[in-house]
Amino acid sequence: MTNELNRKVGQEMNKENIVDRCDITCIHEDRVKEVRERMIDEDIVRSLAELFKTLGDPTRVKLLFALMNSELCVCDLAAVIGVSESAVSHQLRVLRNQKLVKFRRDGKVLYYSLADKHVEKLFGQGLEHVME
Amino acid sequence: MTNELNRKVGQEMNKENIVDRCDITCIHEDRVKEVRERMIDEDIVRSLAELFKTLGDPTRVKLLFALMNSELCVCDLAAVIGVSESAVSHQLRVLRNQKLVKFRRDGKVLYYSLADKHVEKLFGQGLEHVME
DNA sequence: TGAACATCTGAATATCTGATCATATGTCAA
DNA sequence: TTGACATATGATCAGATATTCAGATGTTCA
Repeated sequence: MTNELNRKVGQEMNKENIVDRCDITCIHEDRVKEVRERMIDEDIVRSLAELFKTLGDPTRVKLLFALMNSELCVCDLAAVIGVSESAVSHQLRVLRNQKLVKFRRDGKVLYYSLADKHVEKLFGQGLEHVME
Repeated sequence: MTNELNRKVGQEMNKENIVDRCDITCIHEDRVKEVRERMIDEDIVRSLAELFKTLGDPTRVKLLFALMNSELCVCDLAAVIGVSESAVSHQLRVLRNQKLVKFRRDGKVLYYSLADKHVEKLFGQGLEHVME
């Protein structure tokens, strides 16, 4: 079932993070208990959500997609996707914080590129879902 | 490079969607032009961003993760992740709109489950990035 | 050094989003 | 049909977010 994921999450699952709310009546107590024990750790949930949220903006999607072809500097990126350089810079910081892009400096120009191959894989998976 | 993605995007790329902004000075005109021509279509960008945005919320991540183990009804889900049933219902609608979950009715109880295997793959990819 | 340039940053603003509450819908069972 | 129950929905509001503008860094080159 979710063996693949469970392997990745491993020991980090944690059932304590979810507060007991006595006012909620569930129908299948046994199943709820079991699912709750397998529940992913709160920190991982947060990281995962933040990653996806970062990918969840048209400007950033375009930035990342543009960087799949070649490394580009800030003003090039601005020209490619048609927004101000300031806006690009702001969004690049967001992408940097999530370690989705990296950059190298050449003189006064910063060349941005994808940090790793994860983005392409994520986009690939996302497109598969979107396009069917 | 991005052959894999380009195959998927196919003919749907579109360079017209991005407005020409004459006030932006780019450094590498040739490269900008090329990247721009390969640029992903605006509609696909939007769909992709919306998909990721949907995945970019802790509550929804928990809902989807919970559903990886077994199908669950609304009140079970509420109990599992510790939020109100109303909140769960609202978020399930968001997930439904993105075709990430489906449901079947059994009497007055609605059993939700994952719509397909994409979520697990996306989570797997996301976790790979987050956990390194 | 100082002007020119590429990029970054902070504040302000308009928009969006998620949780909550109250209420509505729809189903079952008596 | 009526009441009980599971779920859905609409309005509201506080908090988050993206863009813009103005100004600050930091780098190059004369």
